[in-house]
Amino acid sequence: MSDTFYITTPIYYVNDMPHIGHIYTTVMADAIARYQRLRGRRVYFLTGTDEHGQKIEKAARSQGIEPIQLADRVVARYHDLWRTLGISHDDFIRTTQPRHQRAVAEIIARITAAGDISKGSYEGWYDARDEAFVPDSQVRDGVDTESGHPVERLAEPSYFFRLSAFADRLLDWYRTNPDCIRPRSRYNEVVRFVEGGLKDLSISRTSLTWGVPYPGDPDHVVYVWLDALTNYISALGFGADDDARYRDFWPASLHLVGKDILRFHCVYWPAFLMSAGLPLPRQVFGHGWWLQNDAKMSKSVGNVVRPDHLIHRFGADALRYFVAREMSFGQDANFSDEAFLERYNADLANALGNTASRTTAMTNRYLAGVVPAPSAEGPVPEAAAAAVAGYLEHMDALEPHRALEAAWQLLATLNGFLQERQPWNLAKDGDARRAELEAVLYSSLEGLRIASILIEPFMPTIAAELRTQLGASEAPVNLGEATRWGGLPTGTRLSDSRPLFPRVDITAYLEEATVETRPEAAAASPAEELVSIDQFARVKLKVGLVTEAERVPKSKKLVRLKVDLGEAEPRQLVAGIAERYEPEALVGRRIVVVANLQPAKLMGVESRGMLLAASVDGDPFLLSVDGDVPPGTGVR
RNA sequence: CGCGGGGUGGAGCAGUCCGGUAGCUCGUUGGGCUCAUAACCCAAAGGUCGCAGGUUCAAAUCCUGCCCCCGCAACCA
Repeated sequence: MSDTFYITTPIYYVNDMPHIGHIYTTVMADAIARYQRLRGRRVYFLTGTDEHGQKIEKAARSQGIEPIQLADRVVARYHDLWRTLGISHDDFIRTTQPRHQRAVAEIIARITAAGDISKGSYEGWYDARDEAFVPDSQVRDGVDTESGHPVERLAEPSYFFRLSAFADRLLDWYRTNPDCIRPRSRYNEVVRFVEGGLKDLSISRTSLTWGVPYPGDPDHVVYVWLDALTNYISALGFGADDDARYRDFWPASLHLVGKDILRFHCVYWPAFLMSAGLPLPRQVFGHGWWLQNDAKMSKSVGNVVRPDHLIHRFGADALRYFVAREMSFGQDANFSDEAFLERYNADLANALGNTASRTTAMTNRYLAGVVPAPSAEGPVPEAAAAAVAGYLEHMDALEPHRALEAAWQLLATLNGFLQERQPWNLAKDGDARRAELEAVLYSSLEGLRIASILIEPFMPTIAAELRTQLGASEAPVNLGEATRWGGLPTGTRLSDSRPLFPRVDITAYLEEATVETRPEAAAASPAEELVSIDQFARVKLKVGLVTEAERVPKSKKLVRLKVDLGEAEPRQLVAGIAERYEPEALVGRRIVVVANLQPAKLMGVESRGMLLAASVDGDPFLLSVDGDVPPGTGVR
């Protein structure tokens, strides 16, 4: 096994403030990096930011600053957050750094030399006002759904990477390295995708300027994926005069990514590397997503708690533990404050904190706070060895949630052991059972010390705090040695202990959080843009009588309506209400319609107006009219 | 046949790749303990592992078909 371990997170786009997804990837990468260091590997842990592209350029312009200034601001936020969370990265790459630009130029030179780049033209939807291409998925009826600007079909010159030529080589790579993509379900997904054939990939743009200049062609900048993915080698000094680190650490041991960008890491990136004649990463792991807690519940209860609140209130280690333990690595999971608080109380306050507390309290009271002579009493030494073995197995298999479960088994054994041997009764018997008392407490203290080593990668601060309380303040260097039984130094005095994780009253906390959350929500509304009465008058609202209604074939929620608006012909509208309303029940109803809305086509059916409905979490509730007013009556 | 994820005691989830006593946390009930953060320990109740077939000595796990739920996309004008 290699003695080096190179682990990366994706580089995060500076258009976005950090959120739970970024936190999750980075915390897990950190835990794995810390674990590998404790296993004696030379680790290089990289994270960073992706700073190029149209969105950044545009956002900066709208704020009246340079793109790099915008990037600097967001990068500062990331640095703060990673410091708060105790992230131990060795490097932070920014795609605007010269070392990155150099590496991009070098990899393009190699791919060009290999004959895998050709010049062609890229065709897509172009927004003339923003001077940018808009993704196909974002265009509807000739309009960019995000900006509302009209778009047109346009072609621009572009360099293309011959991705189509790499399908077979990629499939070979997958087949001969079945662990190169994990978990298994994601591996299958990627293989199926590649088996479906690959298209050549546009790797440059002339329509934007905020990017890495394309080598030898000043009209072009390098387009997103080739730019972004190359960060993994540019950070190591690829293409630099001194590339010692690159030679040491490449290929990466693990690219940790969210499942949404798995394809780019498992298809584009290895293809680029193959073309450039560079080694391929050993493994790409696509983890799942944190889903929001059930929207209805959180809104009505007002108990949405953001990660920064949790960090502030419960500490970074508690959040680190929660995300690592709660999510089966690779699966999706729900992020809710209830789940967090339950785990906090059960695992951290009770199982870990309270066990430490009772053990140190007894040592302080019965043994004057001095660590007794070593012994190996009861089931604890065996349980510790089993916990370590299970922990190692699961950590190596990238199952951190199960590794933590194994560690917690040790805590359960400790509690059972204390219950069984009852040191508080041994102490009552004085000298007669002094030796047994000491043996029981030594085993308990030592069991806790070993637990502190196992939690170290996940909760470095608390692990150190716990060891300090046990009188074993030395930081572990090697996990194998540190978890050997008998490492607790005899004769040391325990330091004063305080609860590692004070128990939380969940009900009270949620109420308190509600109070904190609500004023923010209230304060947000006055900031909403006000419209003048004239602006409002431009929207023509009319009463309409539904004369016909039928389901749009094959649609899930579209209904096609004919509505009498007092005009010569009934209007045809399409409305997304079929999930709550049967079309037949709509005929004869009086509804309110926006009469002067631009026509649009939905699933090929033209809609000339919009009916009004209250929207409760996306469910429509039609507005109706109180009385039989004639169709076409104006509404204001 | 759009892409993907999921259906396991009341709730939330492991376990499924590599078949072999169905496990964890929370909750419930009863008992115990009193060192500890109303914590800790023991016991109990509670499961047709979505449905139907198949393979097998043996299926939550493998194969086939189907049903349902959730994301994304399309269809909220």
